[in-house]
Amino acid sequence: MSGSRPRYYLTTPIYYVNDVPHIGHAYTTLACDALARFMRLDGHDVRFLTGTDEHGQKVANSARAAGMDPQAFTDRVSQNFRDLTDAWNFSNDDFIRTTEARHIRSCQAIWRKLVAAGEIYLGSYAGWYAVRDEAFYGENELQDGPDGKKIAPSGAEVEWVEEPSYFFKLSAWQDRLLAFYQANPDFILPESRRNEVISFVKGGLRDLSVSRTTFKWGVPVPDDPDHIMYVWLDALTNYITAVGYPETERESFKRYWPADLHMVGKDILRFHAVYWPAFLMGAGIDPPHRVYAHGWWTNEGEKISKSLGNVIDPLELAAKYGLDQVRYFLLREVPFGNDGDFSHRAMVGRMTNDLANDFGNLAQRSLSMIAKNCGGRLPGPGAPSDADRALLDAAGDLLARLRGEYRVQAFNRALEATWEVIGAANRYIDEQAPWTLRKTDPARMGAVLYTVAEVVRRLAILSQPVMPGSMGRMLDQLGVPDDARDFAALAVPLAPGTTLPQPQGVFPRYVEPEAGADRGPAGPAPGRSTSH
RNA sequence: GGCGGGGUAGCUCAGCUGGUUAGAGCAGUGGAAUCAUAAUCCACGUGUCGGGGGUUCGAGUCCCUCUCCCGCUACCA
Repeated sequence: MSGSRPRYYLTTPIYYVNDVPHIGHAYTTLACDALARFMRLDGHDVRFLTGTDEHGQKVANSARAAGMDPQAFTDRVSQNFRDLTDAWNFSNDDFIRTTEARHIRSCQAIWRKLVAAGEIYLGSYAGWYAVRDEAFYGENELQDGPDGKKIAPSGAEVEWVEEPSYFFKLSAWQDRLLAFYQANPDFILPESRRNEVISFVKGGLRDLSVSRTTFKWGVPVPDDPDHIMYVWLDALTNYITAVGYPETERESFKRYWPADLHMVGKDILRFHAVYWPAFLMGAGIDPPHRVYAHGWWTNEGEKISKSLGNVIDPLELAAKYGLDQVRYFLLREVPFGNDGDFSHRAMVGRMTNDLANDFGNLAQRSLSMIAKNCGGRLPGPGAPSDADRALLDAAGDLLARLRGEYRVQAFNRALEATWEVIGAANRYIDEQAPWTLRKTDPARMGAVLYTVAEVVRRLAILSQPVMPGSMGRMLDQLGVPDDARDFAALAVPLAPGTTLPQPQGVFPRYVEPEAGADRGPAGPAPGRSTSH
């Protein structure tokens, strides 16, 4: 049954557990969730993966600081991300953790493949290392200290160290990667990011250190227990682990790989667009179809950072404005791919204008008239007039339009297109003036109200990917059964005569808290300490 | 420094391969309507399209130059 449906496999990055979930995590997963829901409603066999990245020295250190063993520690912090998944109504089909047995097995398998292919060799990694920062620095980042020592930007003293390390022969992949980008122009989106990646690769590639010996919290390198696999090879491999690697003959692997989309933040584009396809091709595995690098959010125009103390908590955000309102805002406010600014003013503007006034009120005004003037039963359409047909056609054409936009992750444009139809429906009501028809031509009034209800039905079905909860409630009020809410059901109009429940507003306006009771992530900052 | 992308109405931005009076949303002003969450609908912009020069019958849209902003320029994830 699922065999005949087109498949769609998409992933979020796995989130590093040494951090609590913030708006950036929520945003990435939200974009995937909307896309996953759209594809499911459109008849695709969707596989939507998210998860947590749990290895690395920082995690080991944090665990030690918390007096826990690393596994117990990651068990706990990984849960924060699962909680976000529930709180934001994300519909992922799987949640992978890099500490799971399936993943460790998968990493070691791809490692062996790369070794067998001659893509990995043992060398030594040398560089300026700051013990205090537990990090390497480039020569150009260093400054001369007082006694001839080199000093890192952080002020820490660095020393020249060498450690044995396995390397991936990335340097050999320059031409093949460039050819791959050329042959697959949509592999990296947005286009500006693609240019950056190509420019980077054209500048030449160096071999990549892919193992470490200085700490132990990672996937052991096969046949060399002194080494663990280093971050990116470990982390990126999750995308194939989750569909069954190394069992490449397994149904799930054959069905879902190569992935249709890796959604990532712009900060980790290179790893996904350069290293990952090279790793995969080196191991004889097809690279994914697309990597999309989205932008970042600022808070009230300010860069978000822990030190500024203006980190936005996704749970607080949803509690303050409503989950679907926030989901809508994030996907509507900026052209997807660009950076965006989260401001209270803009959020409330979208809530009020787009959701409460345009869409919510459209449903409410039409459903109220049906409740009051049609005995709470859906009237019949009658013979459609030109105006009826024009509006129904606009709503009917919307699916094709949205497919085009979702296909390229243009969520904002998809929503703009949806709101064009909402605007047309509001104009239609004003022009048809059913409140006048009530006295002069009740049958025509019924036809008008039916037409609006049918258009609202289509709008609600098509808006489910972004606002699943609210649209579910709107469809409830239209008497649409649960099994008639996918895109195939768009072609089956509302049944006249259906008894409808009492209408209730779906999108309340934002009410400012009483003065003095103000709180929340986007509120004015309390006095900031000036101590330094 | 190198490569790339930008500077268009108060704000956020559309404007593809050059061609009718440069557009949208928000904000603002006026009006209509009153079904609806005081929501909706209609009307209203004298914008040096960053500055200057050039190509062209014609440039926001091409070329040169100046200026300002942003991104990338590898092993913290």
